[in-house]
Amino acid sequence: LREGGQVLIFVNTRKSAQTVASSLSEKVVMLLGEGERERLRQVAKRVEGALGEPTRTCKLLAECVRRGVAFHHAGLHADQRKEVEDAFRGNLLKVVCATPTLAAGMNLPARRVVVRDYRRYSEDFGSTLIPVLEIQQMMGRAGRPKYDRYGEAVLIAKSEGEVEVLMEEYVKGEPERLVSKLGTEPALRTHVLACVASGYASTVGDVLGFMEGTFFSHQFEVKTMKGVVERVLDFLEEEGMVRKEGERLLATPFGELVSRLYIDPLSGVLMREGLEGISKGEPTTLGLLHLICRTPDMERLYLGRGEEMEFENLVEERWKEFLVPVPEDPEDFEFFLAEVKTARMLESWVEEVHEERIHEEFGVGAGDIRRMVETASWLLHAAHELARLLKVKKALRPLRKLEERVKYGVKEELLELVQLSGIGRVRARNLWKAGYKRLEDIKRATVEQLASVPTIGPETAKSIKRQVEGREWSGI
DNA sequence: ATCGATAGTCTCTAGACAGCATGTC
DNA sequence: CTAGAGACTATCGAT
Repeated sequence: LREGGQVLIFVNTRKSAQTVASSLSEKVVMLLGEGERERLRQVAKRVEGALGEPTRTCKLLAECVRRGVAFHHAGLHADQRKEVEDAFRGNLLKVVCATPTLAAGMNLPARRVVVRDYRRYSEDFGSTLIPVLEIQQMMGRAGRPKYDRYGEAVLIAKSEGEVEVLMEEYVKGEPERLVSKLGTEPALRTHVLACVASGYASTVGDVLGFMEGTFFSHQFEVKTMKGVVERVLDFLEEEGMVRKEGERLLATPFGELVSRLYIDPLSGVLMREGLEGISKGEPTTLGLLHLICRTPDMERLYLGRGEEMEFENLVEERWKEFLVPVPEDPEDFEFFLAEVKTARMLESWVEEVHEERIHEEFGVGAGDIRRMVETASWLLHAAHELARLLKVKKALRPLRKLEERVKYGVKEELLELVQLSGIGRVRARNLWKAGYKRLEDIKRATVEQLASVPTIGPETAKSIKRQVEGREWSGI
């Protein structure tokens, strides 16, 4: 750092990224000039205000940034990530401590890279060695073309004895071969169905023929795959996505739709099961959200040990809302609770709970919320299409509305206002509070009146005024 | 009764792709 | 392919 270089540190958890950044910042701050401090204060201010009210994470990040250090992981708000990346590129931040977010894809080099961890926890296997490919990818961030004559990467051994092993394995060692994932059932379900639905394959032989042209068959004998492909086809036939006419394979309308929506066929099956389970009355928000939270395409929140009771109580109170029976088996029930927690988080989002509150209550970062919201709206779209095909009429409007509500994070009453471009959950609520509840109300208002609403400036006022001319709200 | 040092126990853990049609605050 | 950090708790002795 004293020579004007920068350091990128890779660690294996978000928490570590934050702790290391925070403790290093106490040293780094002493190397900063007054000009830099001033500019960093500005970055820190933007980082702190990325959400409305700053969360603990926002405050910690801002504090680090003021001292020339930052942490970076996928839980951060997109704006915060960008601020950190830009300030590091501009040589304003001296140290960035990151999870593997920065290793691949993004171009963010530093003169020196420190790889602190070479193990990472995985749910299936516990603590495992990070692949050579990935460690080398991190080390490959060392050295900025055009700025540095060289780069340095440091891989830290926890003891003297490990030094040689790490050197052989990670520094001199070859990265692992890339391995095709097509051989797994979830992948095969999707692609075998696509083969048939797209009309590419009309017999089992065609499907196997397709497999022969893939990277998978380049690595493994397709023969080993034959059994699995047949099992997958059986599954698809059983679930009514593919039917056989003698030797011929045909996709059913259900199968074609599932394939076009690009959801896991298993998600399609689960959605159908839930939709068909709708008995009397319209499905509720929680019921529909839980339905998509059950699918393998949705990421689920971690259910903490101390949270079980809370969600058990919730299930007891609102069991009528779920579109599938509450599982009896204790292990299945655990999974169910995690699905419910995830659904509850999304429900808070559409009830306009502030992001910082969701962050505190559910233990998800702002970045996580946006990512999950994105996925949820995609799956609600898919569920809506399926409900239309399956003629589950009672679910159509609720799904359509919920998809829009999830996209914007608003209660139903604001759906009309968020149709305007430039108006999201915050501005829509401010307009509503100021008495502008419908497009009609905006039509009647003057630009000056609109501009006096908090978070609405003269430009936005003009823009929405222009938009409402000649526009009618036809409802959802 | 209170404090606090210490050892033992429990809890938790990276990232990101897809539909569709355009842009948040 | 199964670790390590940090929070939490029980225990015990000193005051």
